[in-house]
Amino acid sequence: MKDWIWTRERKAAPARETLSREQIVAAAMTILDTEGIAGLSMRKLGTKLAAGATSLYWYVDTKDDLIDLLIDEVWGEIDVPEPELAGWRAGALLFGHSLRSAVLRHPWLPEVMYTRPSIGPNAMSMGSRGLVLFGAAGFSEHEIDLALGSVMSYVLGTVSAEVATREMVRKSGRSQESWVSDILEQAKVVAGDYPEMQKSVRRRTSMDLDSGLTENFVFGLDALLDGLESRVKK
Amino acid sequence: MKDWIWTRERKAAPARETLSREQIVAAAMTILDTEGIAGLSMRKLGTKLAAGATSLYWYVDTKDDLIDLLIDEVWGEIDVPEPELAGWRAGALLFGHSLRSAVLRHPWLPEVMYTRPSIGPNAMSMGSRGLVLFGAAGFSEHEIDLALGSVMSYVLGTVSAEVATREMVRKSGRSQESWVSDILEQAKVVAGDYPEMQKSVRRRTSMDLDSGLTENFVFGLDALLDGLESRVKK
DNA sequence: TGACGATCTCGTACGGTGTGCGAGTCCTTT
DNA sequence: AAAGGACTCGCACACCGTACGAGATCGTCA
Repeated sequence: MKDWIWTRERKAAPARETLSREQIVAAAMTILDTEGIAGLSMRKLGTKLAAGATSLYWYVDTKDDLIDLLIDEVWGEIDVPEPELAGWRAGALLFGHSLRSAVLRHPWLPEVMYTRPSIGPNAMSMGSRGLVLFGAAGFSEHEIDLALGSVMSYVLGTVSAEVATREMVRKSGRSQESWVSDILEQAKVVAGDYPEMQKSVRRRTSMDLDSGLTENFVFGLDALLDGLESRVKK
Repeated sequence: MKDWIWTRERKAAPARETLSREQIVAAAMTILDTEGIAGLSMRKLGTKLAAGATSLYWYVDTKDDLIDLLIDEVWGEIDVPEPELAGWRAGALLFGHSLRSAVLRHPWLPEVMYTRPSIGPNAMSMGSRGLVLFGAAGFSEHEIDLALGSVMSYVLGTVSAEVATREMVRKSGRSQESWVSDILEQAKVVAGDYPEMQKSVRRRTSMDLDSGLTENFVFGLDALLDGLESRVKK
């Protein structure tokens, strides 16, 4: 059995000024947030910490392990309200928004999240609090798992798509408007024969990207919560 | 403006027996489906086609462009029923299942899907047919976009998570049961203090992975469609 | 004080990656 | 026969993750 990063601790206090896992994680996080996954290499991270690239391997077995730590760091930013505060429905809404904004702050997450299990301490804490929240809604035990999973999947799916378009704008290095109109022009060429698509595209261009994405998110989340609410056993 | 792959065509009939974009895409697809994204390199793909790696660059500008083609290929496998056949609700359910099973057939998709815009011809066709289907439900024009987007995000989010666990089992090279129990044992160590998590974990282990994942998918999709249905303007 | 072992750093090297470039080969058209 | 387009591909470059082992620095104990 592999020994996981989560259960490996520093043996004793460092003898002298050294690197630390926290330091490495923090530096890697700022690289990821500003340059994306493709911008993170061990050599670059080493340089940023004024250290040799391979020094990092004392604190982390592989780059993938480092990314596991970074992902769990994000889960740690999400807050899941206690059900006593405002009840399940409002709590779930808040949870959804918190999850969304965390991913928007760390847009590299969707690209890596689906390639590894999330079993770090923060993921566990978040999951546990989510179960408590959804448990208060009156679902059966089994439905608690299903409902929480649905909401998380919806939120992560929506925000992944959202982040994808935001990131593509950013990477293009151009203004939102100019990028959108470029893509849409292209889409028009390819989709000339699809009038519904053209109409939808025209609808979208007529509104602000930011507020459109937010509205999209809220609309679906509300609908999903409606559907879940009606499943609570009376 | 970048010239997109979608609008670049072969000028004339090939002079002699040559490679072709279709051939390359097909070979790359089987590599992706069997070995995943990490298994696809231009050199390996070249070898598979009995060609030099750099020969491929005649047909495709970059590896990313090739992946764009592959993604659009997947969108081409999804069928979106006409609303006349069974109405919106049944059609949306069918669409969801079709989307899910396509991703299950091509488990590499979530890892790359969120890094680029889907504006290929098949994506356009799928989107257009989706709009037609949801248009028949009685939504306002604006709500059509929102509702379709929500369903797609939910389905892709759910199936991405699903594929992630399935792939991790596969890559571990061990039996489903042994992998699951390993992960759960680890989770237990990390999450000792979270009784709700432990209970949830125990619930999950007591059931078949396959049917559990399917039930999860259907439960949330049904709830979402319920919520959407109640939003149709009367 | 001196020696030992643990902790930590890092230069070098290996085998991989995507792909730019330019030379070379084939086939059609004039 | 000559020209020119269509296509193939070997070489080279810069970059990647990381295994390995030599070295540096420390606390501890004889």
